[in-house]
Amino acid sequence: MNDIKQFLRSNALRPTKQRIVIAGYLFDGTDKHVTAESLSTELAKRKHIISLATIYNTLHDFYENGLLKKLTLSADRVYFDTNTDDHHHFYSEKEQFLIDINKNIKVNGLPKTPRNKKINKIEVIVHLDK
Amino acid sequence: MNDIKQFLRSNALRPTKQRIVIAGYLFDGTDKHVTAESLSTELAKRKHIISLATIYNTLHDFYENGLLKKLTLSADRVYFDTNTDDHHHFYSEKEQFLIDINKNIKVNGLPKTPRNKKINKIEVIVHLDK
DNA sequence: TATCAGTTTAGAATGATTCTAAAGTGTTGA
DNA sequence: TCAACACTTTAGAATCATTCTAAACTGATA
Repeated sequence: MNDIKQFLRSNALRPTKQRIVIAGYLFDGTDKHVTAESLSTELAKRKHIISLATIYNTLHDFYENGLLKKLTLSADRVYFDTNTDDHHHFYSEKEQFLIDINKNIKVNGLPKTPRNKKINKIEVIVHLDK
Repeated sequence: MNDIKQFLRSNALRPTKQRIVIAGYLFDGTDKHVTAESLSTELAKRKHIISLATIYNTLHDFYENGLLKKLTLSADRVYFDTNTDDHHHFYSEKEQFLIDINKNIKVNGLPKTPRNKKINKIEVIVHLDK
């Protein structure tokens, strides 16, 4: 609890009740993939009712501070990943199936980066099923 | 024109006025990346007013028939790619910058595919900028 | 050329996300 | 401890890409 407060403060985030609850859930040591909706549902199960607007705000605040990764898997919702290490994913849109690939994946044969651009990240999505 | 009709027929698509116009634009020999909106705009410039609903329908019909690839680049719109070969992309969300990587990219070090699943496709997105 | 299944379309509906602006709350300095 | 204020939260409205609906339209077939 106090460590969560410190954790938030050290990321320039004021430790409000809501952020403490959300951080407590997200950063409990196990990797998680959440959407705004799924996070809201999980917190509700734990009797923590937080408005969706705040959930969106908080996910973005955490993301902006590098505490979450944003995943671009399908066009109809945004996923956030508590595993911020460089890693990739298996994904099945149909089954909403999503698991980390933590192994060291190597992408070989990339052409030159376009002039005046810099690579921000390389995302490998292994789509399962059709 | 008649080749377009044949082309559509050979893909089990009835060659309607609208589909002929859209196919004529999309499959003119140059690779294109479009969204429903951008396609609508391009056609309008050419004095072809086609309802957005039809544009969505047609893009999906073409996609379902393997004439287009669907790209999952950002969460706020769907891109379709007329290059249906196995390839990847450089992408800058900020600049809406999108170019093909046709070189033979190799992804090494993938772990075992999850039990009972099959790999549909491997998508590599090289995100530029931050 | 009549018929009918497949298409197109305007407009409504949907659903995730963002915005607004008003009320609430950490934080700071005295 | 407390006043004061910037930062947050929130309900509800707004936005925007996309899908749906149901009525009008049009290729294809005989």
